Amino acid sequence: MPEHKHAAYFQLFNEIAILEQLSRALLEARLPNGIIAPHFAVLNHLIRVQDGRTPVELARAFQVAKTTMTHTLSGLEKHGLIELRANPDDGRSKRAWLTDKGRQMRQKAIEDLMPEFEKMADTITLDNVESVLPHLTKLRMFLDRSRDI
Amino acid sequence: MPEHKHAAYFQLFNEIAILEQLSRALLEARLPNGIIAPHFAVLNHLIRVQDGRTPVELARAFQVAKTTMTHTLSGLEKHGLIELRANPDDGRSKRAWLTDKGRQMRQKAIEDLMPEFEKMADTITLDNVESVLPHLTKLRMFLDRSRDI
DNA sequence: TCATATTAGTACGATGTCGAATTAAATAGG
DNA sequence: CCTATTTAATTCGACATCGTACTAATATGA
Repeated sequence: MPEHKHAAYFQLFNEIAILEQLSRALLEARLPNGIIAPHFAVLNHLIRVQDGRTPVELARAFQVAKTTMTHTLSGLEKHGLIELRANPDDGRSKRAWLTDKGRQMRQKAIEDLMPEFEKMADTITLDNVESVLPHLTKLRMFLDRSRDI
Repeated sequence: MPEHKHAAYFQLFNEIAILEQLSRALLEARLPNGIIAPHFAVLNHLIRVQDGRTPVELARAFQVAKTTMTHTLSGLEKHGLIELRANPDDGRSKRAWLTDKGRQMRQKAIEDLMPEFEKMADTITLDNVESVLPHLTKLRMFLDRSRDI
């Protein structure tokens, strides 16, 4: 692969890094005080995949250190958005359960974000998103796999 | 926009957040000890755009707080990868200049990453990257603009 | 020209993330 | 079984990022 072809891959990761920062800022401006993007991401995951996940499962899903997930979950618990209960299947482990307050907070945040998505749709249509997503997902899965090895 | 259509935008930002983490880890594993992704990103920017940028320009380019850029630049300077000199056009300001060591370190890091891009090309081809990039760039520019307002 | 507002950079304190080390529970192998 | 290894979660220390407050220099505009 010649030099100039690497440039495209480079640029891709550069855009991803900046997009991550911008979208995090956009999101956090619409979340209650003290709630940050990782909190919201965990709430979403617990809705999408089902709650009752363990901290290690969540850390893997988001590719963060498990110490980081401990910290994130304790923040969610302190705000009453989740409950951590012992895992009956494994005495070392815990499971995270959404509270009503957690579900409501997430729902409200999503509603507050809808106008942003509407505005965005002029720049990147739903068709665009749907054409881009599979490539990013494949790349994410590839990087995920190659990390484990 | 109905509920299920938001899901695609949601998923897009979710993938971006995870990709950012994975690619940062991939990169930092190939950088010298003490050099982190933001250092590398600044070196790249100084090559691509031209060195002689001011800290504020760099902070805007990466959408980070200017205090963060101060910290990043002082790290780069401490490692001898850039030099900060007074800006003759503005007594409040400085300009960042690449050193030979900085250019060499960046070049080596890029060469060390090439095999990774080669492997990646099976998952996401150059054509894929080139089809995805314009959408991400437009989205980044949109978010960038709407932040300023 | 001079007072006011804005801008560039930094110091500081708070907090998020990470890696290494630790403890307790589960698993594997003899 | 029983010991050695692995795994889940946490504590701790290091450091990156951020917002606020500050200083110095520049720009504005009456």
